[in-house]
Amino acid sequence: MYLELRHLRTIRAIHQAGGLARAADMMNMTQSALSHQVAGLEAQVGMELFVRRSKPMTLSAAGIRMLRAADRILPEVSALEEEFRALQSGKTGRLHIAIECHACFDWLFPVLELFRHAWPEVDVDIRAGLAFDALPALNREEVDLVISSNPVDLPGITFNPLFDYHPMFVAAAQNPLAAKTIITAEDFRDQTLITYPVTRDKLDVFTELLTPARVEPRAHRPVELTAVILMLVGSNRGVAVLPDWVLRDVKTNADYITRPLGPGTITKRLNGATRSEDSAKPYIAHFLKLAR
Amino acid sequence: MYLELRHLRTIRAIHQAGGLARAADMMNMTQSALSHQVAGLEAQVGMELFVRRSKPMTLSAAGIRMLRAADRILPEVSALEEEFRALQSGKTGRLHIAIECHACFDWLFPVLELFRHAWPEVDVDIRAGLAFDALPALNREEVDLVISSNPVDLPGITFNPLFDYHPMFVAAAQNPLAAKTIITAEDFRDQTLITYPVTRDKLDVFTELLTPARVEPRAHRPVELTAVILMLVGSNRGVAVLPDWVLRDVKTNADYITRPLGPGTITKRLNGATRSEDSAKPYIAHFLKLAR
DNA sequence: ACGGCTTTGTGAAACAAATTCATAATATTC
DNA sequence: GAATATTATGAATTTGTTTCACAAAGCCGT
Repeated sequence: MYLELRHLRTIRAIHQAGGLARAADMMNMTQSALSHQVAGLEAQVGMELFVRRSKPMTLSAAGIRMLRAADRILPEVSALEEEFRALQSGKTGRLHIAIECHACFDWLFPVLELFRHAWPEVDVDIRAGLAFDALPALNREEVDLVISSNPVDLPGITFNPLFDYHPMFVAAAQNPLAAKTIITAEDFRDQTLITYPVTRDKLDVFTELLTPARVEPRAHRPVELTAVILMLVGSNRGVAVLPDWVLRDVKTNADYITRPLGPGTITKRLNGATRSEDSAKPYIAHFLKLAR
Repeated sequence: MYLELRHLRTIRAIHQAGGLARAADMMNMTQSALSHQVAGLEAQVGMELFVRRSKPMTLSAAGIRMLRAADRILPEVSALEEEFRALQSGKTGRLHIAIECHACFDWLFPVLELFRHAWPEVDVDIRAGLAFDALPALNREEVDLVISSNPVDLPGITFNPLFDYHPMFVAAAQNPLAAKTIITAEDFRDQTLITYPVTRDKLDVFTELLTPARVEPRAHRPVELTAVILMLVGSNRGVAVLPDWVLRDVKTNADYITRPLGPGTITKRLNGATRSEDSAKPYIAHFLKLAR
């Protein structure tokens, strides 16, 4: 037995129209086509679905059972079709975000709150802790947006600039380095450096400062959460380098000092990487505007 | 957009099989056919359902949405197909019974209880109070069995004999007719006759006795329920004629007297009328056996 | 990086299925 | 019982699906 939706639609139409001829009209086909189709369906299920003894043909007991099923199934199919119409028009979609930069939680959450209200139909999610490289996941369509500060040239991937930031040094007020106005690579030699638990090529301190200068801090301690990093720094258990926006609150706190890194000003740019074909989608574009 | 189950089955198969080629095997068709079909489906919904950048092709975000729908819809279709296989094998079906004879409730209920346990899948119902003639409803497939004592020759209808019964006269013990051993038509002339509220041609008293003898009772009172009829008879507000099986309990009750009708013994036969093609169905046959 | 393997896409041809046309058969109605 | 309405049937047509043969492209091991 090989049912198709066509059959269910036919059963329902004949019932609604109260006869085969009217149903054929309703479905924009000839009465003959429907007659053939019904005959074929009845052969499939091996029994009569309609009572033909009276003239406008009506459903038999078996036909009524099939109608019940059609009334359950067809609305679901309509919903699916409606869903895809919405997908096509761009009113709905998926925005699964991968963040390479740990500190991005801080600004991302408020942005997502705004976004959620503007696009309630879009399926939003954040995937942190990606062990793997996030950018290839874009191509595999496992995620739809990657927050990244290292634009690389990949085919089919567009890096949409969001905003610039400066990696800033932060230490306890009682730390000897508080005396300096600019922190250089050498200053880290006798410090415990606290960072997020990711590889060095994803940490601005290393890529922009320590690795080029071939300087190794005295110790390196990985810590998961921003709040914990600041706590440890505050009690002078180590120093850290964090994006300036994270340190906005800390700047006015007497327990901490924040200093620019040097010698030259280090500026980094955050990007929202998307599949190139996606960056025009209305909800993606709107998210990028919100993030800026 | 015109979805068919074929499309949902394909989406699911490709996902399950983990690739188009394996899915084609699974569905007993060529890889090429599936490729064409997917291309057609994607054109229909106006977007890519699969990610082709990596080689065993995988579902895109939109494809995943369609898969979710398929996982909801296809099991329902399978259930429907299963239902029809059961219908065909005769393990399930519909048994909607119309009773022309009011008193039949008495024996029908216990029989249906037995039946329900033997055929739990069959959809059982009783339609009493049919204003219209029940037998034509058989042909319209509004009901599947009619309990009737008046077999008529109708094309496509089979009358299956159930059992014989005798219409019996019942009255209060203090009724003057208690003195007689056999009740004849003339005896009704000065009695109030209590019957079910149906036309005279469905009442044994009239068809078998009063109408042939052209006798009219003093009064005729229609009453719906058997228990109420017996109550009224017990308080000598009238007399009644009921099938013998209804009077089994009353026979041993000192308040009532029951008498055969005469002069000759009147015997009637109850039939279970079905559509001829149905009487072979296993559950119908079993019901008839139970009723006998 | 290269060839072999696997997987998917493409176009023409073959095939199958659905639909139409024309008309017959069958109920229903007045 | 004629007129009307409804459904069935068969051949022809159209449409859609599947196959075949091969091309293109990604994957994998050396």
